[in-house]
Amino acid sequence: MSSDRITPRTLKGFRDFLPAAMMQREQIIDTAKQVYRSFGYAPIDTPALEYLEILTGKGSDETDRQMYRFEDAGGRQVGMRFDLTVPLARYCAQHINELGTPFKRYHIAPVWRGENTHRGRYREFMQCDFDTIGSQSLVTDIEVAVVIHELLNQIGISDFTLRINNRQVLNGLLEQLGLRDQATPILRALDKLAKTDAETVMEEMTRQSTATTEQAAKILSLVQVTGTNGEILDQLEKLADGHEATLEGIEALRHVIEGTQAAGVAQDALVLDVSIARGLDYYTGTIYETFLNALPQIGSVCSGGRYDNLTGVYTKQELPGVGASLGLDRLLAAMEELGLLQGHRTPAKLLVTFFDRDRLSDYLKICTALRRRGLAVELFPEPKKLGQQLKYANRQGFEYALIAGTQEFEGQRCQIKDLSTGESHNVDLDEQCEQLANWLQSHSPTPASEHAG
RNA sequence: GUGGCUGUAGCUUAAUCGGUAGAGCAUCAGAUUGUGGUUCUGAGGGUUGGGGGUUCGAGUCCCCUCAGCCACCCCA
Repeated sequence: MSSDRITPRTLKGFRDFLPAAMMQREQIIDTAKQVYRSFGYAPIDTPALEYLEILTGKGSDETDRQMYRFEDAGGRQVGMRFDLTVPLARYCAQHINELGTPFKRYHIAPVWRGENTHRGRYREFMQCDFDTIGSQSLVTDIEVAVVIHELLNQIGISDFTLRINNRQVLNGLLEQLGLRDQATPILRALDKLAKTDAETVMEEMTRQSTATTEQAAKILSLVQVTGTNGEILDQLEKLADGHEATLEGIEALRHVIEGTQAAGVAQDALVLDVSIARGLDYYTGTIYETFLNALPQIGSVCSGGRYDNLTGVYTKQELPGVGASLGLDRLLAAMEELGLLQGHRTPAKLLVTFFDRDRLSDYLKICTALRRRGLAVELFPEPKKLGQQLKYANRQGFEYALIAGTQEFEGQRCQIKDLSTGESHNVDLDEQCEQLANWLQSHSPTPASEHAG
């Protein structure tokens, strides 16, 4: 009999979340929502499953290969979304007449990619996208950088670098060298510059594309321009040699950098990096990548860019846009490694102990009154020994425990024990628990205890 | 998907040339029944990720498989 039992397990790259982990996830999601909303982005959602033809051929061959696909019970060829941008494109092509432009939306949802797993890389993971559709104004490019900056700050991360670049600059420089049609292999090689040395990159460039050694060297010299953002722009301008598209890209970068500074982003938090080339093929303007300074090797935790024509494959109407995506799971993996996570297991602030077995109705009444005043409270379900109840309260991460027995009820008060300090406070118990609620609300949450989930 | 490394109770881990698994933490229960996170005692929990093979005998050797990590690739 027992040998017939099924081993409980999850698929490679798919995970369960315990309450302590889920609390962290929800906290970041809530923060993202609040930041996106503060800029006027509105929520949307789309189905997890789409017709296969909607999804294929929109990213790269690689994303097609990684997509989960199957035939549904009705014989339809379907695929699971591998990002939120392609569904957004379909969504806009379908609804833009009802929406109008500029259309600002955020979308927080899981996506699926059947690729090999890694630290911070899963087959089911959550993306927190925000985009502005239908505007070519650089104001929207500026806003994306400001949102990313604000988002990470609100999450509680200050030690990060937001790197930006512009595809027009890269493409323009390649065009000057007559290598425009070699952009993909060259940019792919270039992208490895952060991981390896210039020689290796040059070698790959000449091997994977038609570029000569001289051309490869030129590209690297262009990309390795150093200095402050302003100095880099000035130097690039000279190197552009009057090439129109390149100069346009440089001007765009200048605007974005100046704009973000005007918006209050510290100068050193935004770095112009001509070597970042990544991002999906559909990016055409500004591109963004965000690295945690303490853990750059985990990759970008928030990336995005501008695209000229989101909906081209679905409709004649051209819709430009710009946006970025926070990689929630990668960020959490990084935060866990960096010890930035706290270990609360309960969303409730107060545990009402079931102390006197004859006073259940009083405890229930107190809980209801407090909840009606907006406090999250939990009643311990059994009249166990107080020590055990307090142990539970401590383990779950409650901030306070309410203790009330005959002595307290006779004096029309209760005992509130601060679980982080061990101190007890006597608080009056009126009919509607008004004083108690006020007491709890006026005592700011104690800093999270050290024990991490 | 390709190549490499790893896999012992919930977690961290011990086991000498192959001789049938030990511990710490955690959990649960107690220590003359109103106070936890720092004591003491006890208990549960492992067919050593799973399957097969070699052997008198395998956690230890071989093969397959699953999962994790690293590199490539790609990306959040």
